[in-house]
Amino acid sequence: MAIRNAAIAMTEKSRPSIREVAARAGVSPGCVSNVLNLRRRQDDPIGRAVLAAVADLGYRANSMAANLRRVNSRFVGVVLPDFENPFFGTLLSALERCAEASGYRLTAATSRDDPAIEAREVEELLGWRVAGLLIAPTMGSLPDTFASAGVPMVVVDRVAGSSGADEVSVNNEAAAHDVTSRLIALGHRHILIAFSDPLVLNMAERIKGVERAIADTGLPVTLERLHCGWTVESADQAFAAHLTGKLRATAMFTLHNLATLAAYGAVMRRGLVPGRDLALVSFDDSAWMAHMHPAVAAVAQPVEAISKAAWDRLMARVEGDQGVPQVLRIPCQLHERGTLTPPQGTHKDRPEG
Amino acid sequence: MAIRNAAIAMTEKSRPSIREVAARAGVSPGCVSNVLNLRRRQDDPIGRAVLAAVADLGYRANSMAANLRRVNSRFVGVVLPDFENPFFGTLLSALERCAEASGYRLTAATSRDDPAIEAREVEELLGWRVAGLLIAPTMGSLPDTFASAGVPMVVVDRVAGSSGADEVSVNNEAAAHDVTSRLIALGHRHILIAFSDPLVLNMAERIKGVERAIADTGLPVTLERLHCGWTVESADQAFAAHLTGKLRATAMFTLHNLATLAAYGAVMRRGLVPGRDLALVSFDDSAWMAHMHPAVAAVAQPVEAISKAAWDRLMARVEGDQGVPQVLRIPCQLHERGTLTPPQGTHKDRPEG
DNA sequence: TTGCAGCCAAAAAACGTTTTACAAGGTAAA
DNA sequence: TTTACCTTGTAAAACGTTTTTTGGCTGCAA
Repeated sequence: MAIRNAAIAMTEKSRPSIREVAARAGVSPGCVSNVLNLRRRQDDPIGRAVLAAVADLGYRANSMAANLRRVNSRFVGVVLPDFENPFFGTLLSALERCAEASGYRLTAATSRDDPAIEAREVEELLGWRVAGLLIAPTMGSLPDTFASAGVPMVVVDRVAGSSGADEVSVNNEAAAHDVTSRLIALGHRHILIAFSDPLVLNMAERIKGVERAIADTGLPVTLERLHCGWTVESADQAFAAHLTGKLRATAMFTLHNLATLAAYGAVMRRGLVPGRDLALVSFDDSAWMAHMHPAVAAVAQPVEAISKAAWDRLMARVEGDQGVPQVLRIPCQLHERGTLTPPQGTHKDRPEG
Repeated sequence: MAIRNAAIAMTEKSRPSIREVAARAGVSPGCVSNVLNLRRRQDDPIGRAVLAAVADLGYRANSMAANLRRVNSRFVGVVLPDFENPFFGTLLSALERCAEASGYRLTAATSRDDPAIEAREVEELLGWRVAGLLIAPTMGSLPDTFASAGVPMVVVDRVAGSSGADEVSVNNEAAAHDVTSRLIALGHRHILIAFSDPLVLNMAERIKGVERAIADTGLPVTLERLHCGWTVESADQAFAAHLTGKLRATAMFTLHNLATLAAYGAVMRRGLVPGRDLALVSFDDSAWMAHMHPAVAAVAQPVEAISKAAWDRLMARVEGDQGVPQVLRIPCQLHERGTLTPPQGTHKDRPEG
């Protein structure tokens, strides 16, 4: 619509190209490119003339053109299940800072935990000729998409199994083992774990950590399992159904943050206070947990460290690293807060089960 | 199928270009482009031949090249304060779905509430020749960036004042007025409001709504103001300092979600239960609020509606709408939950500070 | 003076599309 | 049959960079 030019005279003027900068500085376009990309010194007469022309004209390189011509683009794609979960939001923020520091631009997409959408998004991103791909895959989806990729790819947060790609995730099993050992040491002998889906390897590892900790102690600890799905609604229902009967567990270990939310509400609705009437520990910290009273103890996933490790790995691949796929496990940190308590009712009002 | 395996084995095998597709289908590159962009029918011999060649070769258009050549790109930029706040995460998710439905791609950046970073990000996005810009501006920053833009721009969520750009935000004043009226009608005569920064127009409107509601009733209502900053830490400190003295307010109206979090924790640490010992209403709903017991009443900002309105506005501008800037106000929804209660035990069981 | 590197900027090619210009063929009206 | 118009596909130009090639110049050694 050329009408726009007439309507908004001043602003709509198309931005100057590198040719105009070159003309004004009295040099060739290639020379301008070299100055701006630091392939030529900026502090001599020609360099200064170029920079002056750039400033005068308000020039900014067209990144589309630059990335089209460049051998390897400076654009990377991120595919996450969703942005509403603050964990992924924080991850995206951290990755953005990494990208910025390396001179890359990020484009993010959500898979909504649907392998079909995920595959479509990956294809779409490949169409943008991304230099690399960071992905938190939905279960079982990676091998396919990876095979067709041909571009560096790093799996973040979720354990993808034998995918052949680099992986950066947290040490789920060790963290769960640690928490469980602590609970047992505090005197708990009946523990309830709540998880989303045991088929997701992430969850499987956490469950395994719990089981191994119990086995390691050799004590008679009863483990109760509550499968509570992916959404907070399904978790609500699971807890509501489960808590109708007699509550035998003295400690709850919720293996993801939505389960924690559901557990907290369900427990309080039953008139119990986490940290007073039973212990509660969450895998995956959230802002609200630190602000309850008592505050909810939680295993924090070090998002910053995860992002940095994933980004470094991707950059290494982008720069040509052909080594075997690496699996990096970042240790978690347990925030010991008010709800990490010994069993309280044991002597008084809670008959041993 | 794969002619290109002969190249360097381990590294990148470049994807087929439109020329190769054209050659295989026995037509010209321009014709392929026309078929793929629906400027030519796909269900005749030539169309089918092109689609077959595309499928055989696994061709996917290079979006960089396409957007370089295209008169108007299909790429839009989003600038938000952060992604860690679930409100913005949800907003981004919703916008992504809008973009997908319109055949656009989104690239998101965070300003971290810093006008300098914001300006830099906007410039960067202009370098990508985005078709439009969606932005939740930091305070007072918009006029500058907008002046230099020359590309359609829609302000989301935050009220930017007389910026000259389209705006989509919620009806802050009406919602705050409504909540306050309800509290007064319930019998409250001493209300505490907590807000981040009265200079941010969003906050100013909410405060104004509260004040107007009080004035409208004509009753002697005491309004206490607590300025608690942008972070949850600063809000914590503000509440901690404020709650050392005697608590006179019977109702708290927290004007953004971090203030609510701080308020909830501070109140409970003092041994009070929101909804039993005092009323609590939050502007800005969060997942955790619905799961407390009693659940925290909150004004929900309809993210879906905001996103849709903002996207539609942007698309209208992109397609050439030259009308005067519009300001769209989306109504909020009050979730009446357990903490929206009349004043109780006003002077009975309230411990002194 | 010649010859050979080494440097540096100009010129030209390339990236992979979309768009424009043009020519060929077909159809309808004169 | 001719003219004008419409359709359709090819050829070529264009988008704005980066990269490669070319060629002029300088300095140094022979």
